[in-house]
Amino acid sequence: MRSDNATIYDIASDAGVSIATVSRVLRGETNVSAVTRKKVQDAIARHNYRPSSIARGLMSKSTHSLGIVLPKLLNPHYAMIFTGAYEEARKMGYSMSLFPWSSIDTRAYDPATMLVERRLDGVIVCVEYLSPDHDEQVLASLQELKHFMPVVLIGCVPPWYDFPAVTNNNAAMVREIVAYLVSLGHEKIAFIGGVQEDKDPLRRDVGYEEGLRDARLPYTASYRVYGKGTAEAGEKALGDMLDSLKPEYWPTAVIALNDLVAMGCQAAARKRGLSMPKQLSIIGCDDLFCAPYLYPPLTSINTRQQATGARAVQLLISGEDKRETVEWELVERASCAKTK
Amino acid sequence: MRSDNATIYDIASDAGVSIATVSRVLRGETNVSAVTRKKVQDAIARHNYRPSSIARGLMSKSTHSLGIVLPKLLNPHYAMIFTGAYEEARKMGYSMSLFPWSSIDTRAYDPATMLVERRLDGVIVCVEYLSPDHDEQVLASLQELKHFMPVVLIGCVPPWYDFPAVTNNNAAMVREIVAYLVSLGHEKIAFIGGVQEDKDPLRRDVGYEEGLRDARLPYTASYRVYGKGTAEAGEKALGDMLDSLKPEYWPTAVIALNDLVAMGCQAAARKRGLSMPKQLSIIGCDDLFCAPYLYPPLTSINTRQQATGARAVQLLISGEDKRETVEWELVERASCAKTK
DNA sequence: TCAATCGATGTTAGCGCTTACATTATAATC
DNA sequence: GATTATAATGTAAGCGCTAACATCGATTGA
Repeated sequence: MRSDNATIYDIASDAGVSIATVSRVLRGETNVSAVTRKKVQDAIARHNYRPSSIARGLMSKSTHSLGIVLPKLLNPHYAMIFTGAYEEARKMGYSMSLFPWSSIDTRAYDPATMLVERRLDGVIVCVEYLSPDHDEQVLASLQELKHFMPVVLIGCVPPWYDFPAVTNNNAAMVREIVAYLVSLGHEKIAFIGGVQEDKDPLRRDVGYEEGLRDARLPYTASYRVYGKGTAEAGEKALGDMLDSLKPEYWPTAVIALNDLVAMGCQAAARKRGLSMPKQLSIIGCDDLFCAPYLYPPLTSINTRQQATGARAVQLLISGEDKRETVEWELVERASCAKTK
Repeated sequence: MRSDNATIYDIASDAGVSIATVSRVLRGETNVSAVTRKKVQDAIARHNYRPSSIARGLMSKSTHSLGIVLPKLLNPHYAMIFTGAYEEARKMGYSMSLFPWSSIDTRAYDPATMLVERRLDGVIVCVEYLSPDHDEQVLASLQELKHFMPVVLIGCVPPWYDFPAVTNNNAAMVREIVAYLVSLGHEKIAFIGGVQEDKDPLRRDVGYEEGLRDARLPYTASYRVYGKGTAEAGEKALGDMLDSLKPEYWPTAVIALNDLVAMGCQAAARKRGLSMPKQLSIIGCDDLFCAPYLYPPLTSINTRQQATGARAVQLLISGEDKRETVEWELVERASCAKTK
């Protein structure tokens, strides 16, 4: 009953048939007589035999495995995307390997190499805007990768990236957030964003400006800050803003790039004695698992990350070359309140 | 400059050498003349050639890829273990695939199958105690898996699991936590634990009882509850405890199985108007990224999960059949305070 | 009764590499 | 200059499968 690392030849000779017949029952072909099938299955069980997907892949040109590249798994946002993608892949009979972005990004190791050498059937890449330099470099890597295998993108993908993608319309989303805060009576609304860039019309920054315009609210430079998207960065960003402004100019609401940043903002506000949500409303984005447990429980945007991951896998496998936008949902909790 | 899916034969004929020579430069062998090496490298660059790890693996019997099986990535605890393991594997020249536990656990799919068919060079399994039934089933699966490839375990591994492992001595850890709380003056200390079980002497429950005994504190059944280890479960567990006890019997400190449970406990306490840490101290375990941003910032135990993952990879690759225990560190924040 | 048909099984040539071994070119030894 | 050691390169046999094709009875129809 234990494994002896049998090959298809061992099974064939043990069952008294040819390897082709063993291969047939392995792949579930129907043109094998019941009695032969039984003999083969018994031999397989006796040897605890498992066909090698390596040998299989060599011949069939398909590994039935996909890859997903993402910045870092420690950010639950990406863990959710991965989980959605993984489950979907599994349902479709594919396995899925994970490649943290850092490893694709180091120049010491050509980006495509690890993916290509493993002959994956396709790859999903979660893109993240870091800097203009970096952007061009990433785009070039992606183009190259596309020569080898189908690629589907996830995230805030600029329109000029010519790839199938599952994206968020971040601009529209933040625009809606501004409208929501305005409806609560806020007029001094700050925005703690990500890396500064000017090209992509879907980015969150754009939505912030549009939202203010919609509400005929002035744009105030000191209410807008760029950052790295981490909790530490959020804490520093809002802290600096508050410290540099007289209290009467303090914003009454802040829109955080994501929940991590929002967490940092809560810490900064608390450290300065602001009571929340009374004196300061904060809204995050991504609706991480910890959002309901923060204090005050964080109002956030659920961006359906698992569905996003799953849909990307579907596009990858079906080969549809299209770009889809996923819906989002405002999840109201206690961190945003009416002014006065 | 673009990929044409070249094989080693294409490179060989393009460079005017034999495939053996190409293979030699590919693998960095030294006994190739400089001029030949150059010719081959040029041909490789011209075709954008990447050797197939599939074909390579078939011959060399090693895929240079490892697997890691864990319950769920959405829990940042496991994301950290994965990250540590992944980075270490990469350093050692291995790739690493992730297998969420659920997929190895379903009977529809034989646990070993996916790992074995892919001919991984080894696998790390994060074990989690779920129930006596489940425990036996898991152990059986692991034994079987061990016939096919080296296995290293991570987590709270009972001593009778005969596997190399990187473990926490949870009993000692919780014992220290109790001592810490006692040193702050606490006498009514609750414990929101995981699934009930009796066999493993390293489990956290044991440490709780030992800690109380060390401090000559009585053991009170109503202060101890079992649960699922999620935030929701934690909220319900502490909520029920508080609701069923007269306020004068309320614990002044609670030890949560992990930070998720601790988050839930904070919510339950807050909902009942307890001020923290004044009226209730809470200590978690795992020191998740959000611990500093909870309110009050959560005192927790850093269990060095990344180091754990990395060490497991080292054991796996070196083949050392030993069991190691990792150190932990108490990270004091504001959620635990002196009584009075 | 014989050819045509068909279901069940076997034979064999790869898939793209690695590696043991054979071969040749070059240098070193007497 | 013949012999031998040494470095550089080539040849060919697999690794464990898949799949196209071949084979071989057993039916079937005329």
